[in-house]
Amino acid sequence: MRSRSDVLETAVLGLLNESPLHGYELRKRLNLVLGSFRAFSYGTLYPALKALVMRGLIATTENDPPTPPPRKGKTGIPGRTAKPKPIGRRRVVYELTAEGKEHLQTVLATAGPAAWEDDNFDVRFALFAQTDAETRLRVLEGRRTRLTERLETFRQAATHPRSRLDEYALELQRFGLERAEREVHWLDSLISTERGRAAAQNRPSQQEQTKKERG
Amino acid sequence: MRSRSDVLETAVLGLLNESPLHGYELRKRLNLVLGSFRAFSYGTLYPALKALVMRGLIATTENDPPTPPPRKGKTGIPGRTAKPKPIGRRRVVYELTAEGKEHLQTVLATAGPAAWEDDNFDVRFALFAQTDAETRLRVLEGRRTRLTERLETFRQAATHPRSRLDEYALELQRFGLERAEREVHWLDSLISTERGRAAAQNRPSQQEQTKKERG
DNA sequence: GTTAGCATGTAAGGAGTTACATGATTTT
DNA sequence: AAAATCATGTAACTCCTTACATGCTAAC
Repeated sequence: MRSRSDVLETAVLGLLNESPLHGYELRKRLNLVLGSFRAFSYGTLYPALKALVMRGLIATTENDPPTPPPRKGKTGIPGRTAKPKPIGRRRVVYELTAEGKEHLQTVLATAGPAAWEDDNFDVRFALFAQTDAETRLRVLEGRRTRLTERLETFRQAATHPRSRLDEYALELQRFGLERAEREVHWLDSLISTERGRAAAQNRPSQQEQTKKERG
Repeated sequence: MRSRSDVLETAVLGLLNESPLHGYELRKRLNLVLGSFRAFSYGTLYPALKALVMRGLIATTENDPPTPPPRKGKTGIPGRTAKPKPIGRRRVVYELTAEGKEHLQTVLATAGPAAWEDDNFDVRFALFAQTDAETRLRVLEGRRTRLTERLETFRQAATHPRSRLDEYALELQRFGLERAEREVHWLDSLISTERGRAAAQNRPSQQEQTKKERG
């Protein structure tokens, strides 16, 4: 039983499933994809990669040709250079093993609290392109339920004020509530989009099919 | 030099400055005031209180009369009860020391990155009622600058896409940007409110003052 | 009388950061 | 020649959570 917060693990496996990468590049992609929500340092990433290798989910491919990039200008004096081309410095490229792919599929197929709690939702969403439509829908709905529950709790705390909050604390609260409400709206629109897709997929009946054939 | 993330410390001092409290109650208030942004467990709070006591910033007032609450019904058979009223269980009440008050004032008077970075901003804002107007304004402005900087970086990453993001990763990014933009708007309205107040305070000229005297 | 909530604490450990250490390559 | 950026890693430390341990008090 893994600890519920495998954010980094899932993110790494997800990105490596798109294409093999070395650590440095992986980190940049990670922090781009997870965006403003989360950022990891090398001190976190490298040990995590090590652990994944030890668990057999990813493997290293040492020193691939480090892409002698299509240079402009003097592309590298041809002939007589002495050194036997020591081009490219050490780079450890990681890719998924078969086991890793399998594990990732299992993770991406689960639609439980582990998928929609605060910590994990962002990563799971970022990897939706690799997730099947039904799971996407269930994760979105789970997240929505979770958020509305929380909104309910907070609204009750606001109407039943067991201890008065001052002006600024209240404003902070109000802003937090509004933010959560916006996320619910966002989820609503995503959910309806997904439902539309699911419907279109389940009903590629006469018309659709003939259209496709003609197109 | 304290580590930059004294969120809990600041929050505790701020709440205790409003009124002395015992740990259990303190935690509830903490998680109410910091709202959806942050929540602390007892395993965090109690050791932190211990540390603050050791640093001389707060002091314990053992076993104050534990508020025999105004009961309905049989309020407690009067006369002949044997036990010498062992009412009220152990409760450790904390309050600020003079040193603690001083320290809090110093903290609340600083308007640097430590006040407006993600981690700290919420707490500092929640304690704005105890912060002077000028500092409030500078903290809000600092936060605003910080956020717009970040927005700039992200927008550039979006227009200069060094690596294509798929549909869902893009949508996540878009949502994150929108959220940050909303926070900027929120800050704008807060800033203009604060400026209004500062102006009103700097110019409590004839009319204002006579009003006050009459009120 | 037993469940739920009040109340205080400790121990172990997870998750991540910062700072350090090292060095190659590219750009200015 | 210097500065920036690429690239990989480790060690120490911080912050916080979970799970445990304990016991009171109120309500049903």
